[in-house]
Amino acid sequence: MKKVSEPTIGRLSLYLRLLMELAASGVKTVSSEDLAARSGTTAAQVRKDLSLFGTFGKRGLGYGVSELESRLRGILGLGQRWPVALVGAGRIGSALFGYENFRRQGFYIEAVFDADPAKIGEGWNGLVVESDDELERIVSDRGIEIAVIAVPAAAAQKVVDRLVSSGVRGILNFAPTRLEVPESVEVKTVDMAMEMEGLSYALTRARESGAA
Amino acid sequence: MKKVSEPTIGRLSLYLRLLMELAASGVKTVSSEDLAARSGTTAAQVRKDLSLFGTFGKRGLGYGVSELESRLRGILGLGQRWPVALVGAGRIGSALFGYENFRRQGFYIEAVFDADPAKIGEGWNGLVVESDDELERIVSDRGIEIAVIAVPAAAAQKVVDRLVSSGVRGILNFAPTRLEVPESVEVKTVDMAMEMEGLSYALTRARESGAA
DNA sequence: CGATGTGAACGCGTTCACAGCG
DNA sequence: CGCTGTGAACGCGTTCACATCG
Repeated sequence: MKKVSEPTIGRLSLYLRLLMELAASGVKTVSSEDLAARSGTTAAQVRKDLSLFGTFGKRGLGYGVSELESRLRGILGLGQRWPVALVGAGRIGSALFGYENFRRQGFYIEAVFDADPAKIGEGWNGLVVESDDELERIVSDRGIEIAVIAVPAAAAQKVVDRLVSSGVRGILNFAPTRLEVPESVEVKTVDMAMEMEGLSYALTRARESGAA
Repeated sequence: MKKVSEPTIGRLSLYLRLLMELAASGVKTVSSEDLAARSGTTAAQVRKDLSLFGTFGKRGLGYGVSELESRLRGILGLGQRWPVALVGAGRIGSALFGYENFRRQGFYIEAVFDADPAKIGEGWNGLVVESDDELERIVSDRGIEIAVIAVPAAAAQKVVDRLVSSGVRGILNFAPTRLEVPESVEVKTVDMAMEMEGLSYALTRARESGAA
C-alpha cells in the first residue's frame, strides 16, 4: 500500500460523515464529483484518496454509498469499540461527552480522572471521577489505548508520560502545549487559541489592505 | 510582502506563546535554534517564518524575546480587544470561556445566543443568554466581527448566514459540517470527531503492521 | 566568530489529463 | 458514453547551504 498523508485521512473522515448523511437520505450512489462538491475539494482528489486503499467505484456509475461507507469505517478502524480515558474532569471533557458523533463512531469514555480531591468520587455523566493516583492501574486494567487530555498546560506532559507508560498510544490534546511522546504514540492537538489567532490575523490583514 | 501560508501563521501563534513563557522566566534573548527546539520545528523554518514579516533578529545573537513578542502580537492582530459572539450556550462555549489564553489574547465573549427559550435570560458566566431573534441587532450594534459556532450541525449554516450578514468576518466552527461563506469571511473548523478518527486510523494501522 | 536572512534544491500533496473499463 | 483510476505535471511549503553582518 502506498503511503497515506494526514490530510487524506482527514478527508476520509469527512467523506464518511457525508456518506452517512447520504445513506440517511436514501441515496444509493455518489460520484466523485458529487462527494467533492459536498466536501469542498475536487473530484480528482476524492478519487486519489480512495484509490490509495483499493478500487471501490464502478466506472460510469460512481460509488455505492453504503459499500463505501463500510469500507471507510474499516480503513479508519471504526469497526470496533474504543475505550477512552479522559484526564481532567472540566468543561472540555463535558463538551466532548455531549458530542453525539463521539459515541456514534465507537468512542466511549470509560474512565475520568482529576487531580482535584474535591471532584474525586463525584458523579460525572454517569461515571465516577477517579483519583489521579489510580491512573496507571485503571488505564491498563481497562485496556485503554486512547486518552483525551484536558488539564492545564503545565500538568500535561506529566500526565502524558504516565498515560504512555500505561499503554496509551493515541492522545487528543486540548492543553495548549507541545507534548513529547515516543514515535509510536500519535498526538493530535486541538489548540483553540491558535485558531482564534488565525482569525485575528486574517481580519487584521483584510482591514489593513481594505484601508490602504 | 510575500505571501504567507496558513501553517506559518499557526507557528507564529506558537512562537508567541513560547516567547511569553520565556519572558516570564526572565529570558532576554532566543536563537532560532532554541525556538525551533521548543516548538518542534527547525531553525531554518523559524527564520523563514519570521523573515516573511521583517528582520527582527540580531546576527550572532538571536532575537530579543520581548521585542519579538510584541512584533508577533502586532502581526497577528492581537494589539486590540476582539469582541466575540458565542452562538449556542452549551458546554463547548463554557469550555472556551474558561480557557484563560482566550481572554489573555484579547478575545472577549460579549454576547451569547441560544435557540432554546428555556435558556434565554439565564445567566451565563456573567452574561445573559440572548434570544436567537436578537442576533442580527446585537452583533451589529456591538461591532462583533468574530463568532464562535457551537450549535448542532443542522443549524449551523443558517446561523452562519445570519452572522455574516450582520458583519461577522471570522468564524470558529465547532459544528461538524462544512460551512459556506463568502470569500471575505474566514472560517476555522475544529472537528473533534475527525481528530479522533485520525487516532483510530493510526492505532489500527500500527496494530495491523505489528500483528503482521 | 556566531547566528541571521535567503536564494536554490528538494519533497510532497494536489491538479491535470487521459487511458481504461463497465 | 460516463465516471473511475492513475501516471505525469505542477505548485508550494520545507529544508539546505551559505553569504552576510553585528
